Amino acid sequence: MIQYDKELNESQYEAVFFQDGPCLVIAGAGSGKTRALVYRVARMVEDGVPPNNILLLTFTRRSAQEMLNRAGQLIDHELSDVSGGTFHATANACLRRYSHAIGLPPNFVILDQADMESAISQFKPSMPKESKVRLPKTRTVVQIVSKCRNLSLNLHDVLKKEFPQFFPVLDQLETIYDQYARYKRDSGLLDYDDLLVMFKQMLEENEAVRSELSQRFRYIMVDEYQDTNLLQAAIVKQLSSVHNNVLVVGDDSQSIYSFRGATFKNIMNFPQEFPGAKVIKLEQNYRSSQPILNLTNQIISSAQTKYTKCLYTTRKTGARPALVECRTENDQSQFVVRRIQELKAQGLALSEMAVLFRAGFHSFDLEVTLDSQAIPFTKYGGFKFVESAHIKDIVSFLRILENSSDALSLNRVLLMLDKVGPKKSRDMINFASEEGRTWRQLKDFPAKGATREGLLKLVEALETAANPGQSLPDTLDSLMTFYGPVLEERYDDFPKRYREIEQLKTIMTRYRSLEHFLADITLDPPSSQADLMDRRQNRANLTLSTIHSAKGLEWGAVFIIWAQEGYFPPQKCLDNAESLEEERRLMYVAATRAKDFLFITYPDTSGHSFYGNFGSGPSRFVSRAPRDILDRQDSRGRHL
DNA sequence: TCGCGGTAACTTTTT
DNA sequence: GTTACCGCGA
Repeated sequence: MIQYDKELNESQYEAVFFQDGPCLVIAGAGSGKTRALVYRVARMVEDGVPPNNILLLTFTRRSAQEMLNRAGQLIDHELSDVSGGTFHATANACLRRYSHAIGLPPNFVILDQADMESAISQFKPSMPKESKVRLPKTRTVVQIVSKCRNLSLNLHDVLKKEFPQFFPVLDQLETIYDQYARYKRDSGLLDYDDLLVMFKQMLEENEAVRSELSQRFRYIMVDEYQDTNLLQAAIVKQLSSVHNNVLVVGDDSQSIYSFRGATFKNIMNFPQEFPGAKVIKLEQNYRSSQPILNLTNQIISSAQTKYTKCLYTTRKTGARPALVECRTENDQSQFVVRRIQELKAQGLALSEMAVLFRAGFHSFDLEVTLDSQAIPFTKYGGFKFVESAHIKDIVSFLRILENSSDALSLNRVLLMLDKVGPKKSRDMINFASEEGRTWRQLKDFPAKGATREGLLKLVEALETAANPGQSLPDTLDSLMTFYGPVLEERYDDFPKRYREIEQLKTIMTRYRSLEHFLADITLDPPSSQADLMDRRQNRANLTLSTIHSAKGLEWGAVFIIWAQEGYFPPQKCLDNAESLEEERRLMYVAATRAKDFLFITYPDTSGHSFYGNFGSGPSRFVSRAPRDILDRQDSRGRHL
């Protein structure tokens, strides 16, 4: 039996035993919110709630899985029936299940950001060169389109709010927007935003589906509620419409995803949206020592948040956090490595240490230094394995097999052929999408010479790969008969890429259906290189992570590097009060990951960089902290 | 219409 | 150090 009263504090206990109706748990950093959720799931199952009536919405699938594992251990049996995962993954599952009810092809393909970019770039007209106005970069167009969807606004309003410089090309953007929407519809494609938009629409417009799902998910819990957007809040509302049993957990001080439409207003408005909601605050911090809390309280004190929390701890003593001035970037890397070695010598495991940074590329120099000292690390965030060209190529083949109308993937594949560019590819796709045809009929496409030869080889490889009754790795092997030569011709470093494709093959062995594999690779891609290999191996590693990917985690010792004006906060956020606030919260999230040791470092390099001038000196979020809260050192350990 | 070689511009963060 | 875009020759 679980001894709830001994293992939880009073507020946690209250949340765990909250029964029916809406409830908002405001949980400060390190206050054991995960613990509360885990115990609540366990408690409900013990009380006889069928596990498949529980829905646990989290930020990553990994955190859902971890929570369910822990809950399962508490009650000593597996909780595989609890539905848990991200909003996007849940939307995906439900949309496929009810696709017939809303006229959606059941084998739709999900586009990631890069796919969205290549789709949209097809519709970007080339502007006359003497034209003064220029279209935004493809990447920016994608951002704008995505903002429209996530905020439920039209182009005009989004431009007005965030991109006024592009007003002159509003008309062109409208055209791109419409063409993109039609393209997706015709090709059976859904991007990340469509998953949420269509899920919401389905719930709002289809009474039968709504009540069926709402009855199935009788108890809904949402983690990290401060990082949900309006669509997600509407989905929660619809899903709970029958029973109103919804418990959300969040911390408005840790809201760091507004760039993708998240708003802490969701957490602020929860009591209005769900009248009668109970509000519980978790304020005791179990993670950090008092000296670290002193600094984090200082960082967040000047922020404008509404749910004031007062974090306290019983761990009164500990090392004072340090702000370390380094001469150069490499000096910074050397400092971090020295300290890591010292801490390790004192008995702190590498797995209990992390280096955090604002953007993926900030750790490049450090990675080299760590390699030279043979310190094993695992990096999270930044560039992903599945974003590399050769993996995207492979995925494109597979998507065609799954959904033959996927014009985006077909295009990518056709461009591999010799003498085939955008124009010919378009002709071929048009040919193949005529009534009664698919890519199989490309055999009859009027082409000659090398083009025809290549086309035949491609169709043949696809046909072999499409043979039913093969395992997924077999399918991949068939495709490699065509793609292998392409790879070798295109890339000098093809042996390395071959090896990565082999890794992909290993991942594929875990899947029985192509549909699941494709959904997972886009909705839950491996978050680190080491994620692909043996997980036990990197359990002992040092962690390198973007702050965004470090959400919810904790370590004994934390280093925050590049805490320099211009980098953190980044130059381009400086003129916008709202995004500056978000940067501050980001620093807060980073600093509150630390249990015992916290080092904040910055190189004292000034001004010179390829792109624009930077201010220099330490980040404004920490530079004003008094010395008794934040120690000042140089990279040699001398106090300043 | 494709493919090559030059040059300009550019880098948050993630589902 | 890299990628995206332009103009040219084939």
